Amino acid sequence: MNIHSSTQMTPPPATARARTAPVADKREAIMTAALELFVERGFFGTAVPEVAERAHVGAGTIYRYFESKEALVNALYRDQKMKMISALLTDFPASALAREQFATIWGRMARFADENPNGFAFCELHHHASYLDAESLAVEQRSTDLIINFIEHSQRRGEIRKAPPYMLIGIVMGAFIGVVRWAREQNIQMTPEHWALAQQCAWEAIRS
Amino acid sequence: MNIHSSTQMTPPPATARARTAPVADKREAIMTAALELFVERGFFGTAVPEVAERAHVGAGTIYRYFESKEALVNALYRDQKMKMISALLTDFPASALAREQFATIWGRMARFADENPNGFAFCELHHHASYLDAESLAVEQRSTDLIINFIEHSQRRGEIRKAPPYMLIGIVMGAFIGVVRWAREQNIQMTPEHWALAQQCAWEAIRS
Amino acid sequence: MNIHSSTQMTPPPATARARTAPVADKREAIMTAALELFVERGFFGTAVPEVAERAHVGAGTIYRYFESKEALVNALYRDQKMKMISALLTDFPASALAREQFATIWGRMARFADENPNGFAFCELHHHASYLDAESLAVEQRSTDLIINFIEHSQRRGEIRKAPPYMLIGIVMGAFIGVVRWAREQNIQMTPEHWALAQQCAWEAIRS
Amino acid sequence: MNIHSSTQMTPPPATARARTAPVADKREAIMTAALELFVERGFFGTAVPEVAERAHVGAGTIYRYFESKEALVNALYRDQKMKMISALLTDFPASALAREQFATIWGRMARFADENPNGFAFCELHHHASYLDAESLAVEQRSTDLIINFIEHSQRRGEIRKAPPYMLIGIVMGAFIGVVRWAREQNIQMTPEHWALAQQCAWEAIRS
DNA sequence: TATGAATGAGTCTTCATTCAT
DNA sequence: TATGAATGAAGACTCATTCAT
Repeated sequence: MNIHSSTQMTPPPATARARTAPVADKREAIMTAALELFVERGFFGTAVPEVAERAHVGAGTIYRYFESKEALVNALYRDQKMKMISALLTDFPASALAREQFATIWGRMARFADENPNGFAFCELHHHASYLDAESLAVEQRSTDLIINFIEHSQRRGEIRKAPPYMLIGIVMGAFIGVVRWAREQNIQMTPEHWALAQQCAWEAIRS
Repeated sequence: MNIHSSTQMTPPPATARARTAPVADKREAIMTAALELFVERGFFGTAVPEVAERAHVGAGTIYRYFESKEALVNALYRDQKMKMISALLTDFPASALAREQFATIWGRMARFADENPNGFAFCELHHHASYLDAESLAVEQRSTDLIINFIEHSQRRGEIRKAPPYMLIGIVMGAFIGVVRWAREQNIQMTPEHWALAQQCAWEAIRS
Repeated sequence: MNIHSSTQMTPPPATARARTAPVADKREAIMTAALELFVERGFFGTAVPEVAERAHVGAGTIYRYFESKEALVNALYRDQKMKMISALLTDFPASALAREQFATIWGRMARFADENPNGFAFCELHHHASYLDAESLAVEQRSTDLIINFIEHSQRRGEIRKAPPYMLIGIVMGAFIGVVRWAREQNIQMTPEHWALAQQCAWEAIRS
Repeated sequence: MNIHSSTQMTPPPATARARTAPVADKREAIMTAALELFVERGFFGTAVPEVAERAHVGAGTIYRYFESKEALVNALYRDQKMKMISALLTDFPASALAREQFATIWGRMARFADENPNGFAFCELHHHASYLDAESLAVEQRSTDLIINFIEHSQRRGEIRKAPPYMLIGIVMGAFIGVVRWAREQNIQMTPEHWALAQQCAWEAIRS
């Protein structure tokens, strides 16, 4: 076990990097393949050699980039969560009204879920408790804190109803996830109108 | 393979039952142990001998009551879903206003989740696609239909906002599940006040 | 392990025997059921509880009559071999010509195979080496010796060709078994004419 | 499941073969070990890990070469039967007299049984009904047809006695098998003289 | 560096045997 | 005496991981 973030394992030094990024591509290919398979069949239902095959690499190669299957799933989880956080934070309208901020958050999550359905499904539609490590849980916490901040701030301004912030997050995120799950199960493509309607519902749930 | 509902496999008749129900207790113990472990570690993350150990029975004994690990998880799922359906339906105020009906549904689900947290977590917090059989999915559908009926009926009466019923279910159930998950993760005991507050939020989300 | 013939295990003393032979019937039923199943599915392919079920007794009951599954199969083997020996020996025309004695032996084996097809198939069509004990092998030897005696005696009288007696036994018994197997596989009912024809062939093989 | 002859599963290409054939040797070692054990203890009496141990490979390795234990036994059976067919057919004296053809067949089978005693014992001394697949049974049929052809042809020429061909095959093959079994059980090494003698006996059994 | 053949620990499941009733 | 529920050792098979090439 590596002392620091053992699951990061940056690809072997790659003396002559660049050109066609031959090395990073492999890590990327592995993660993409793993993401697809974990969403399709779950963590335990996916065999490492299957990931290797879909990524067009040898089974042993995966272990040059990830210490273990568990390290791989954690790297994947953190990667997706970070992307979501980044999507939420970029140019956040810090001084806007709560209503507008809420619309921004919802819209960005919607865009993320639309553009990266596997990533969203992987992070939110599955239960990961048993194999996520402390670092992954910390990243999860960071993503939660973002919305907590928004809620607490808006509560102080009287724009969101008084209630335990964690409960409100549960309601809002739960509703969002519920909508996505509905669309998946009914095999429906979310339209901007669907998203707007759902957003309105969610806002009504928490507005003061 | 048993012709009828192979996963039921009632324990051997046990003609001379009585006293401490020595036979049914074993089936019960297995189901309880399995429920706990499936919630903790998921279906694939749980080994059958672990279930046996926690239930204080031999590994082989499980197969006297359930044809396979899959039959066990399906029996468990159906059992819990049926209990939830039954809790929802008993003396349902069929002619009340939507607001009151909603409060009834929410309150009964809350009670179910309070009294049977593992059962609820198992049914709603996990994903079950790959190993649930047709019968289990049918039971799931029945439980969904219950709420769909309520929503469509209330929409016709103008008491719930116009929106695809499945989306509203996603929002309401998602919010409910989000609240439960929040309480589990924060290790908070839901109070009647919490439930009432959450219910109010959820109602605002869908009222017309 | 019992010191003497552990596999015999005469039924429990049966203080009040007689009447409807309630005890011996059980041993008989077990052996009949086991014979059928061993022929159908082989020794390893047959589960003890299956034998119990077909014999209409409890699984534990079998162990009151036989020490183990292996003891059961040995008892069965010896039982059938003894029956065959007894069929061969009764009123054997000790002073007849070899040709007639051969016809007698062949005819009695044919009758045995016709009347007790499972018993014959069990003894001759299967390989039993790995689980037969010394006593069973001794009985097998006795049955072989019978025919050896006939062959050696007839050789001395010049009626059967000079050749190692064990080889001739191999040829005659092999031919007999080959005919029975042919009939089973082609699903043909052996007629007296078939038997006579086969007997003639076999006789030609060994006559001097 | 492989589409074509799943039991063939040629070992991974092994592009850089040569020298001591390091790859094919493993498949070979497994088949040899399995052949020995199946002869000693039967198919159901042999555990896969036992085969692995005797072949000096890991238990999992067997499954890289054979889809299942059943696939292994079928591959083995077909392999041996094909070898025997090939031995019988090579340069068969198609226009010779029946007597000479018979001697050829007998002699070649004798040679096969001498050189490959386990292979012969496996194919002929055991019963295989339950786990042989259609392809194996077809190969078995081909091998029977060879001799059937010989018999029918010779019957038409009046050189072999009139009798159901399948019965004659039973007699001849039974006699052959009986001789081999006799030699095995008496632990006798068959000499050319033994074979010639036995052949003479068998011929007398069927000649017209 | 990348590979994939090999491995053996661990999985689900069966079944011979025991023992409380 | 007879039972059959219970058991746990053993079986077939899978798969995360290693290591020789």
